[in-house]
Amino acid sequence: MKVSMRDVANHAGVSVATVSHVINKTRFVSPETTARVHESIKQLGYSPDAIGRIFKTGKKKLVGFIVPDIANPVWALIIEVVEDVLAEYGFKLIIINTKEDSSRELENIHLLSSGIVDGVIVASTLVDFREIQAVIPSDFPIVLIDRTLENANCDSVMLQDFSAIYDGVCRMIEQGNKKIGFITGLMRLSTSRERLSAYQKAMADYGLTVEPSYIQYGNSMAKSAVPLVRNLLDQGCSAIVVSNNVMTGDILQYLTNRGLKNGYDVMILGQGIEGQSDYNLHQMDLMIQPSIELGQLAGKQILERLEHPTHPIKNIVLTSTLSRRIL
Amino acid sequence: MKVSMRDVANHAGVSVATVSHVINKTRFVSPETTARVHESIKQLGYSPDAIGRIFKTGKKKLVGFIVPDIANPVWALIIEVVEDVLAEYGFKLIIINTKEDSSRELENIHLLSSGIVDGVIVASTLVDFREIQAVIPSDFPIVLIDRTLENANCDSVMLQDFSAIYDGVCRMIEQGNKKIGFITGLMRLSTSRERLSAYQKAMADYGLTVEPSYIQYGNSMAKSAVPLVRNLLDQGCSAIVVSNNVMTGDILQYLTNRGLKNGYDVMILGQGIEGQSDYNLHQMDLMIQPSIELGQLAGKQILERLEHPTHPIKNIVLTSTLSRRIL
DNA sequence: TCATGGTAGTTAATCGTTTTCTTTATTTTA
DNA sequence: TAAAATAAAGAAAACGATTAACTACCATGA
Repeated sequence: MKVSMRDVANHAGVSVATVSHVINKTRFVSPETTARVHESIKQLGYSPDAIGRIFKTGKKKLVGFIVPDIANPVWALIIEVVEDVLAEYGFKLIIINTKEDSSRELENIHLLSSGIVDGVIVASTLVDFREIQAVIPSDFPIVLIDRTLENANCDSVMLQDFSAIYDGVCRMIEQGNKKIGFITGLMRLSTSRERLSAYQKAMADYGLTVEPSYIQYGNSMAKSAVPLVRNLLDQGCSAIVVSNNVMTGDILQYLTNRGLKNGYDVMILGQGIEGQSDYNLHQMDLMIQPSIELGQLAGKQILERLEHPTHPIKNIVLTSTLSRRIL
Repeated sequence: MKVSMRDVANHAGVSVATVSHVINKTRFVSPETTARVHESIKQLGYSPDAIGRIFKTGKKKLVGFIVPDIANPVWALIIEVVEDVLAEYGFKLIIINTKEDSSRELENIHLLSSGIVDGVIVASTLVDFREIQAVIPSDFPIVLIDRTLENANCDSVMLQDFSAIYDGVCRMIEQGNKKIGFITGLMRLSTSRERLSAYQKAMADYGLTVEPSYIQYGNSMAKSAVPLVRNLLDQGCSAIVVSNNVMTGDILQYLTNRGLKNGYDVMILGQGIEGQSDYNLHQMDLMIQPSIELGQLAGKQILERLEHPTHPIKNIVLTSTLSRRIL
């Protein structure tokens, strides 16, 4: 059924070694023999078995990317960036979508790390790095992206959202908003917690009280963030901070539908996506993450780690910016 | 460095066979031996090498999904659906993003088909199936999704958009539109051609002429479809058919920015995504593809093909619907 | 006592490549 | 012309797991 190198060798009347060398051009083989081998390859329809090769060489030129939510455009963007970086070096990217499900993440990290890929980039939905460590070989190359974990001792490329959110909230306050609501992301994620604390600090710095009900716990995987906004509006909030891009889009749409104009009836500080103009029409303040650079650095970092397994660990932090509407 | 089954066997003072049987529970091993083996596994930090196993057994429980554009939400949706179907049967999904690039597609199909996965689902950006056939083993399981290819002789799950577009255009005409523009997708794709011909047939059936300039050639990967709409509007088109969802979103946003109200100033027939409400606010006619069912059927089909390699080829066609605004 | 059967484990072949070490044939050199 | 050098290709051992075939041991019953 399946044709192997052995079959080709027999057919061409040479040894498997010669066939291998012809295929990989790894030593001189006379033109006649080469031709004969190629002819046999074509006739038999042979194509080398990647698994056999990987098994022998251990070299895969394959990187895994564990993504929490492929349907979120910001991840789609980062995937593309990472792909481009890897492609430059002849590496391919395998994408795994975890849907923010911890066990799915661990299962897949385990699978990939057990020989399928050379290394992985992980946007983790976990809390503690040791959960990952428990399922991978001790020296397996891994780069965390976007979200930190407790006890992480591996390369990472992170985002610092604190100051962007902080500045944004200050601006809201300075424009007279007192009741400011906050819609969180998944609270187990470092990013969500950082953003919340920026909001809390800004409020505290201006001496404003944060009623517990001002904080609405959401997550980007939920069907809708609308009930959360509605709740905040009902409480009389005049401004709302939204912790991630998916919910931002959801909420803006809700406001439009309800006939509320952002910036007049209510003020929203949300999260935008680099290079995307969808939100232009709302003329609003947005926190913009340097996603492109994030992806580029993560791609470069995993390659560097593969190249130099023993180099010291590198932790990179990028800073998000507040893009301001002129009003 | 890397610890293999052999090391575990030595450490535990048993044979590799016994270790294998302990790990896979593939036959009875005495409790004491089992314990000793487990102890050694823990002490040495052993974890079985997936490649070694795959190499030997040939069983991977891995399916590849070649997607043209991961940033397009409709593909993200389909990916999730396919994942769910496969997960039910213990299969995992590896996603490859081709960005509508033919050579990327072929490279990756070749890679995956050469032993990495059991089979692939492909939303191809190619024209002729023989291009694929040239890079895969003759009996490699493959399911085409969404887009047909010439000379395709493999399973497929396709969409029939013709009638939805046709009906939509007829409706536009019946409402008095005479100059109707059409913005195409990538013309090498079967889907784009089908949609264009539906438009042309509707126009012809009503005796309306289609100026060549009414047809603007776009593609979902382009930065923007705005110049194309602008061109059509400048020509005095009162209605425009948009061939895919990405451009539809792009164009609606442009119209909003420009202060044009869809349905009053100009009439757009675009493509929507199942279960997504983004377009509700525009209250417009939309062609809606049964993407969820599409994904489910593709997932089931590849599994069935893996189970029964010799069953006859199956070609499924689903029909898109025209979702109508009440006006 | 010895065939019988069951139990717990070992041996060794195997999957498809790569690659090191040899071998054989041919040419060059002294 | 024999020895040395070179050229071309072959033989065989890995890589890490699975698994069919086999062995050693012990208990049982006639």
